Amino acid sequence: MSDITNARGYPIGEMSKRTGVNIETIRYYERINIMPKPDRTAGGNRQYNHDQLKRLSFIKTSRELGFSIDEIRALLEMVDRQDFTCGEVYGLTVGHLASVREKIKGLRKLEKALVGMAAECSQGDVPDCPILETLFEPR
Amino acid sequence: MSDITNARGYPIGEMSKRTGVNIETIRYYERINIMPKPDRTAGGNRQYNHDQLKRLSFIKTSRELGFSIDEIRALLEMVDRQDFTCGEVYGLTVGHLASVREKIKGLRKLEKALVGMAAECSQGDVPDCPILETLFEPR
DNA sequence: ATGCAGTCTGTAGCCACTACAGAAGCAAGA
DNA sequence: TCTTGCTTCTGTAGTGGCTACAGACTGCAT
Repeated sequence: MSDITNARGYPIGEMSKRTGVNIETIRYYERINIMPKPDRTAGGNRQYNHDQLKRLSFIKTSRELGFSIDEIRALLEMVDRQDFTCGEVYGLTVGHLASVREKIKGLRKLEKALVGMAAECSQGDVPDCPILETLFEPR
Repeated sequence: MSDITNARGYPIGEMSKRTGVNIETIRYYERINIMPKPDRTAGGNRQYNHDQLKRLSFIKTSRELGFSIDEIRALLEMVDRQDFTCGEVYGLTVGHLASVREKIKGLRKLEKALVGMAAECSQGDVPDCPILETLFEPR
């Protein structure tokens, strides 16, 4: 019965279920200091509170948006110190957006090249292949 | 003067210059068995031949096209055994193309989300930020 | 009391490199 | 021949962001 409330704290498995972050990853986040060291039970098991749950889902969302751990660390530091401006956060976000766009550009080029190569291929059973020939061409 | 010919063989630095593959990476490729162990000079320095140069540039081109080392290993094994069909190579290429397209799709989604977040931001000096609010939202 | 799921620490592995340290090789000029 | 200075050598460890163990312990329900 007894549903878990923040009075009792969340064990690590509950944190994992609620955020979708792997247990091992949560401990990893603690080790690299983007999650705080939580309270422990008498026996030594981690007990998280609601703020820590929010923090973990912030990290999760940010990771899904492709922010690096260092970028997230920067965001969290601003939050922790409360001395950020919206402009700073905007800068970080727009910088990240630019790098996402770069990646898309690169992948599109790549897609084009692969499509071109595949188009020339007869798919036949003969051991003679324009794809391999392309790959063997210098430059 | 004396330009390097395949009679003499290429030292590793020459291989690096010609293919654009980092020296350390060339040795790494040898260690993981996608490049063969080359001849050595009396003193123990590597001496590559022209075939090995071609192979390395094949690897380089394939990496630039985003093939994983394991995919390249598969391609090279086919080439080495000469028992490949064009259809097999085509399959590998098209499979890779599909994964590239998946990546592009993911990144586009991400781009959209970032643009949406950034658009709501005033960029002002006030410590109140819709981007952070979005990141803190559950789910 | 017992059983079993959950959690603990610590370490090693993943991919594809990259970056050293410290020693040795090599080619050209004096 | 010797020196100078670049290149190469081996071996190991680090990168990012986790993931996967092993082997021991905790916690909770029956």
